[in-house]
Amino acid sequence: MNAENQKLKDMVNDVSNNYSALQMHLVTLMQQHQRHEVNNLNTSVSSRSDDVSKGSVLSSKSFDMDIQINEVKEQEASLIVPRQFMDLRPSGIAETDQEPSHSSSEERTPSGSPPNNVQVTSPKDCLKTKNPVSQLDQESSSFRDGKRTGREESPESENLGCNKLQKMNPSKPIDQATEATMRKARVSVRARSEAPMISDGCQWRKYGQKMAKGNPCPRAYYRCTMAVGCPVRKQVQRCAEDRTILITTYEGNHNHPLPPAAMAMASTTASAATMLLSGSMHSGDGMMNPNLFPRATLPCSSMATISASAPFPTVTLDLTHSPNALQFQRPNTQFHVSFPGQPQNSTSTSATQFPQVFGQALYNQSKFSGLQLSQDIVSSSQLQQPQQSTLADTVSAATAAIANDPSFTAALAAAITSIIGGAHPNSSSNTSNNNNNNGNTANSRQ
DNA sequence: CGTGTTTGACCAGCGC
DNA sequence: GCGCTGGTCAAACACG
Repeated sequence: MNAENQKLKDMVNDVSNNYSALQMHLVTLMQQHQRHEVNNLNTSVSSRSDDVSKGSVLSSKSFDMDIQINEVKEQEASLIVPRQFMDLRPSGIAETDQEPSHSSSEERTPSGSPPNNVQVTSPKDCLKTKNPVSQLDQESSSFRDGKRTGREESPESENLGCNKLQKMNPSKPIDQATEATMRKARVSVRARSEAPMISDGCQWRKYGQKMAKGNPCPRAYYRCTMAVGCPVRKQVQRCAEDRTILITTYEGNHNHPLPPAAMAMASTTASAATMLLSGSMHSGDGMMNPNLFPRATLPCSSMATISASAPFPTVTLDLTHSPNALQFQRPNTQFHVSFPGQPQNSTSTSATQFPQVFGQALYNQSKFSGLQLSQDIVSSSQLQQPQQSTLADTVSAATAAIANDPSFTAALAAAITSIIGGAHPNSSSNTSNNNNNNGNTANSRQ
């Protein structure tokens, strides 16, 4: 990967160098063209000046020519500058407008000698510090921040300019604080299921069980065991009022790669926690971001609530009051989906329904968020061929489609969570507790 | 024997 | 300070 990274950097450097050379050539050509035009104007003016006897007229003509030349230069500059903003190479060409030759020689300098990091403070200087990959790295790493992957995992990076400055900045404590807060944020799912625990693709180890106050059912504590030191934990407890309702509360973000089935939950907790925290910083009461969860007005209004009044800010997705119109029929395919919590399927969602329900829930969730991409995403979820392996593709497609729409991201997260609440009992990665009741049913369905 | 569960003990936070 | 509660630990135990 390092070698490939270096190759890519070299390629980008070559491209940027070629671009600089081309731009220099273009500037030279335009200047030559300019001089040519000025010469023509000079000759015409001089020829016309012969007809004018007064020298003051000649001087005024020359003044007009100077204005024309300046205008041409300005037009030239206006032609060049916008192109520079489209340049992938973040080198400070904007500064090269006045001294193109100087800057191009600078840009051709290989990235062997890193600049003084202390002096790299402004974004402009950051761009000036060359190395086209640095900004791309910056952008990609910040994009990856959502998943918290590999932001600091590139010590081999030679982008000592901006990236290193970022690392030198006191942003790490902020990240740690954010992570600590994210650790506090929780995503709670209420779903009807007779299984002892819903399956979410991860491996869990039970580390405790307590009798909670006011609930005759014990609360079980689970810890993610897919990687050593994974901070993700979850609590499973049955509702005191209705013991068919299973309440699963997730907390934290995984620090390891996840199987496709678990990606959904991971993205859910991360997105929901991010969404929650982004709103909870400014609101201490119950509902936040009413545009995102218009609880009382939309078809899936019973799905999600957000609470910051609890000791930990919590996103609660209540799937036990699913609306009646959850049968999703496409025009050409007689498609029927049982949704978790639906009366005729009040126990659990079968494994083969998993991706279907994902599409269903995503459709509903996006619809209830007033978003338009839902049909495309649902169409991409291979509703007609329910295979669990399509979930990752669906998530990828949906994630890519909604990358620029945070509200839709939240809707996707909630949709995924609603799937997880479906408690499909076929997963072998569950704890051994899940092998008792519905194992036969799960196998036959498989 | 390794892995996971059970369960009582322990600790910290909070309210009175 | 005391008691309650939620969360975690770890030794004992069960199981394949």
